[in-house]
Amino acid sequence: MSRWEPNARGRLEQAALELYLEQGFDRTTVVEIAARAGLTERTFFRHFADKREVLFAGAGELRERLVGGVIDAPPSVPPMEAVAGALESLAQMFHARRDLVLPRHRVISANPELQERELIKMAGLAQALTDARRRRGVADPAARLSAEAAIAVFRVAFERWVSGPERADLASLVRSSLEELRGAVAAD
Amino acid sequence: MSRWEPNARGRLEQAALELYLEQGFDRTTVVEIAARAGLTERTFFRHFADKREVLFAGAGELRERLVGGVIDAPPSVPPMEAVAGALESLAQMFHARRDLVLPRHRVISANPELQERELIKMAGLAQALTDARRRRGVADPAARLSAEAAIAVFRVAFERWVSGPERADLASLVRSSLEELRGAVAAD
DNA sequence: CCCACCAGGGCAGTCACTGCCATCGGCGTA
DNA sequence: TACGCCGATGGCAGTGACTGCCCTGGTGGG
Repeated sequence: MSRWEPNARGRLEQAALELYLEQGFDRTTVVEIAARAGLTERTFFRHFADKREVLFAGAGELRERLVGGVIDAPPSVPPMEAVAGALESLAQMFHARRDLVLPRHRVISANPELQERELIKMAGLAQALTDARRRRGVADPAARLSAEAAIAVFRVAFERWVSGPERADLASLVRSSLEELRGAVAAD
Repeated sequence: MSRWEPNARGRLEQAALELYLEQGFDRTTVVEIAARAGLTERTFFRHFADKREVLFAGAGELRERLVGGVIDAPPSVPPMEAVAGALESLAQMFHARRDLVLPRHRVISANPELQERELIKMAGLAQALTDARRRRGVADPAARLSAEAAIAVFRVAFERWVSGPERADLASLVRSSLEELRGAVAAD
């Protein structure tokens, strides 16, 4: 039998989400989170850089999935189609974890500091997507711009998904948002 | 003669920018900033919500200019063209204040916390632009998406401007970035 | 001349975050 | 079996951002 309970990191993530939901982000102290996880404040900061980061542990996996979706697409698929496919792959991931994703989104949308962190994570996704598109042979300003546009599409679709009726499908919201963007951006 | 030197707020802004440039953002304390401005820490926090906000005092004016550019455009101008015009108006503003804009950008790009703040300010611009576009009769998901796209265009153009050769013109970089986006986003 | 009104100062307190050192089971190695 | 290193956690003191509360002293209107 080991000296400590396993999965300290996971316990911290769960405790934090619970407390942020119960009391709000800024009425929750790191000491409280650590205590609920059976740990100390010092240990919290060994696992997470700060009090916000504990809500963004899945960001790395998200990025891998997004980049993988673009890189692994067969070469016959046109670039923008590859991006659309990768976004839909993300959509499936979100749908599968809606029990985590939805409360987490409630917490974030209640707090500007958390929104800031969310935005920089999104920017990181856009950067990764830009690199992936470059490796698929897209030239530079276009790679960056379409990556940013893709992330915006996903964000808008996500918000429509969250605030809309229960039976909406995120993947098809992504599709239709992309079409909306194409229409809106075209020279009027 | 008044009890205090005038323009405390402006002095704080200048002192902060100088110190952030000299020592870096996180090696600078609020006490130092206030001291250089001939004030105290307590007064700093009466003018600015936090240590980052002091770099973003111009955000309100930026938003007004952007929104104004869209609202005031004659009705004959197609919506996306009005947005392009508003972005170019911002570009002129940036060019006129390049002596402030460029060092400020150096400070921000050296620090992730400041980048977070910058991103949420950009998101605020996108929100304001969305509202403005709605008032110009653009339907909802399209208004939001084209506003986000427009902000992305401006951001990319700005980075090209900053990192490119001295004689580049921001307004034309905005124009060409918008064209790039149109091409990249179109169904391939 | 008086007073309400600002803009700013002083001060103590909370909390996020860090550096440094201590602890002690597990596990490889002699 | 004994030794000793490693790795996850704890303890603790310190810094600095930010806040609430009260105080001060010119200024301008009545």
